[in-house]
Amino acid sequence: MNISAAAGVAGLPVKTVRYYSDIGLVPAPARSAAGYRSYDEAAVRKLVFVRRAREFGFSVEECRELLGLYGNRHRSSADVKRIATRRLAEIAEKQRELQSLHDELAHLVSACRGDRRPECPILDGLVNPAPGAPGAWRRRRKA
Amino acid sequence: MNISAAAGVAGLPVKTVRYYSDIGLVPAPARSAAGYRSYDEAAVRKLVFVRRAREFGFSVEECRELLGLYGNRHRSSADVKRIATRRLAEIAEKQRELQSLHDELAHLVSACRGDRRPECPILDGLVNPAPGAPGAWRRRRKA
DNA sequence: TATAATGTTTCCAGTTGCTGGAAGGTCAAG
DNA sequence: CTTGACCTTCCAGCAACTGGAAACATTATA
Repeated sequence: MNISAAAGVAGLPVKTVRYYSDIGLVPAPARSAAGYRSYDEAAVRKLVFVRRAREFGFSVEECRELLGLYGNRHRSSADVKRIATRRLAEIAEKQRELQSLHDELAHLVSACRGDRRPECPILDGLVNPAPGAPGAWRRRRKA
Repeated sequence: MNISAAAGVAGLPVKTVRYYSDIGLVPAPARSAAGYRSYDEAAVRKLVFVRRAREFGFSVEECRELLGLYGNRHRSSADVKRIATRRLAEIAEKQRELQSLHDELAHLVSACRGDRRPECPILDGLVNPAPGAPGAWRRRRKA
């Protein structure tokens, strides 16, 4: 299987498949006499695995870790669960953030007449944060 | 006001403040005799504006656009509302994505015993997408 | 007043996860 | 034999910063 066939089956762009072996996320595939990459079923399965894991928002490094567990007969499901649970918490956190963002922005948008006049509660709201608005309390940050 | 004071008030890292004038997002500040950047109230207000807009998820380019409207006496609130409404739709879309991600991952996590044995529905679910799961239908993509 | 600590400047490089493009080799069809 | 679709490598760039080096300025302390 040449790279474009493998990429097609895995649902990834060819460039990305090449990239994944460049960075050693998936093992370097066999090469044909002319130097073409050649993918077998196991290799394609790993590509699918990575695509799915990336869609779930796992970082490439997390994918590397998961892929290591994926191919490990002596893995414990606890190891996997730990990683997935952490990711789940991140997702939940992001959801909360998005929710408060959405609420505040929706409030500003609904307060704006959206006509040809210059008065605009959205701009006002951006420069004068409402109490409790994101960033209204913080004076410094590092991370 | 030196850069660190301005950054402190605006709630931004010093590096970021410098970066914002490097890319021309905020106007180049005045300089002291020794070449130190000097920020007045108006400049700080713009920094706050940008920080808040970034926190709302507006891209730097959108911030540029909003900042142009912010300083424009002849702006129409409709222009602002258009940008903010688009952003609001993006937030809502992201929320939907996160929700389905969360649901599927939570399902996999809850199905995993998380013990010392290798059987793991999470890994299985990553390589064998459930019907209707993200990516189960797509064979190609570009954007 | 000397010196040390902190603040500021510029510039360059690295981050994450790809994506685009150029220059060139390969392969199957017509 | 040529065309066109593949494939290869390498290099550059995207967003939006962040880190660090080298050098100058200001300020605090001894």
